[in-house]
Amino acid sequence: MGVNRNGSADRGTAEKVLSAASRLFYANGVRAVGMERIVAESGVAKTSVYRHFHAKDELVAAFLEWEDREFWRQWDGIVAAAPNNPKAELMSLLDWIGKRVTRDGYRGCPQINVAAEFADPEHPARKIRRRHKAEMLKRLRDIVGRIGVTRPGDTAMQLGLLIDGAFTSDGRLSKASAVRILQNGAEALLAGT
Amino acid sequence: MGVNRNGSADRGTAEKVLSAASRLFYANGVRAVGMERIVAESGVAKTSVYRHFHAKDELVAAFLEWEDREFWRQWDGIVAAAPNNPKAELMSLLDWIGKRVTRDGYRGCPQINVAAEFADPEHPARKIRRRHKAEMLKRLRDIVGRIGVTRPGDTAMQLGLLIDGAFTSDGRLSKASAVRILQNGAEALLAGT
DNA sequence: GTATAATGATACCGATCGGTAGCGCTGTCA
DNA sequence: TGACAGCGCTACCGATCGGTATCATTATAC
Repeated sequence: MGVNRNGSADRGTAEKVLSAASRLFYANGVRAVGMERIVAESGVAKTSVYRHFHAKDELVAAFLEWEDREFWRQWDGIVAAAPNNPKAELMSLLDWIGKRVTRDGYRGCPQINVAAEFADPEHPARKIRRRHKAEMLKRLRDIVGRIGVTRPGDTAMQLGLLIDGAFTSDGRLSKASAVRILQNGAEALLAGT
Repeated sequence: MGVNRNGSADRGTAEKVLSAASRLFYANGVRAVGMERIVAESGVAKTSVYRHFHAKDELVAAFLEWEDREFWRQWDGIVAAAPNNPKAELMSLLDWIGKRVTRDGYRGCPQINVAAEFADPEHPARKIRRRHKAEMLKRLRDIVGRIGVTRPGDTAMQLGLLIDGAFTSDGRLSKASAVRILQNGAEALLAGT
C-alpha cells in the first residue's frame, strides 16, 4: 500500500498527522492536546510526526492554514452557486453560516479559539487569524460595495461582528432560528443609516 | 500588619491571589499560566494559595465569577447614569462597550476566552460563561422589549451577536469608529424587520 | 503568659510536557 | 543486488505541570 508513487515526499503520512491533530485541536483546544495523543490517534510514529512538522507550533499553524483555505473554498462554492446578485450572494453566505454554527460538534471559529490560547501577537496562530479576519472584512466590504450602501466600511464591519458573534454563540442560536436571525439582521444593517 | 482584625477568614491573602491570577489568566490564558507563577507574582506562599483555592479550577472559576460580577456592576452603573429611556440606555451601554473593547490591553471577553480552553461543557468555566451570556441576552431582551420592536427575541439576539463580535474583534475596531459602528448598527437592527 | 489561627519557606511528589537519539524494517528504483 | 528514503519502535531527555507534606514563624485573643 502507500499513496505515493512519485518521487516527491509522501503526503499520506503528513496528512494523517494533520488530520488527527486538526480534529483533536478543534475538539479540545491546542494546549489540552499533547503530542503523544496526536501520535496515538494518527497512527504515525512520533519520529515521523517530527520529521514532517518540526515543532508543535508548526502543526498548529498548518491546522489554521488548512482551516482558512477550506473556509474560503466553501465560501467560494456558495458564491458560485448563488444568483448573480450581491444581496442574494450575502443571503446565501448567511444561510451557510447559520447552518454551520448550529451543526453538531460545532465548537466555534478555530481561528478565534486557537488565537485566544496564545498571548504573543507574533505567534503564528495570531498572524493567521489576523489575515483570515482581514480577508473576511475585505470580502464583506466588496459585497456591500456592490449592493451600494452609504458607508460600506461600517456596514461590512457590522456584518463581520454579527458573523463573529454567531461563531462564538456556543449553542445560543438554534437550528430553527439561526439563519433567520442572521439574514434579517443583515437586511436591517444594509438598510440602516 | 495584616488587613483583618475580625474573627472571619482573612480576605487579604485570598484577594492577593485572585488579583494576580486574574491578571495573569486574562493576559496569557489559563493553561499558559502555571501555579508557580501565580505564587511568585502574588507574593503568597504556595501552601496558602491552596488553602484558599483547593485547585486551579477553583481559581479559574473565581476569576470568571469576579469578572461576571464586575461586568454587571459596571453595566448597572451605565444604566443608572443614562436618561430614563430604553433607547438612550442601550446607546450608553454601547458607548461603554465600544470604549471597553478598544482600550489598551483589551484582549477579548474573559468568559469567551477561558471557556474556549475547556472542552467539557460541564467545566466550571463553561457553566459560568453560559450563565453570563444568558444574563446578557435577558437584559438585552428587556431593553428592546421596552423600546418596542416586532420580534424582541430576535433583535436581542442580534444585538448580542454584534456585541460578542466586538468582544472578539481583536484590534479590528478602532478607537475612532468603534462606538459609531456599534451604535449605528444597533439603530439599524432596532429599525429592521 | 499561652492557646489559636493563618502564613511562609522549602523540599518534594508522580505525571506529563515538547522534543530527540538510535536502530531496525520495508518498499522503491536503478 | 545494493543504495536509499521513509517509517516505526523504544527509550530517553530536561523541564514543567498541579498539588502536598513538614515545620517554623507570626499575629491576634483571652
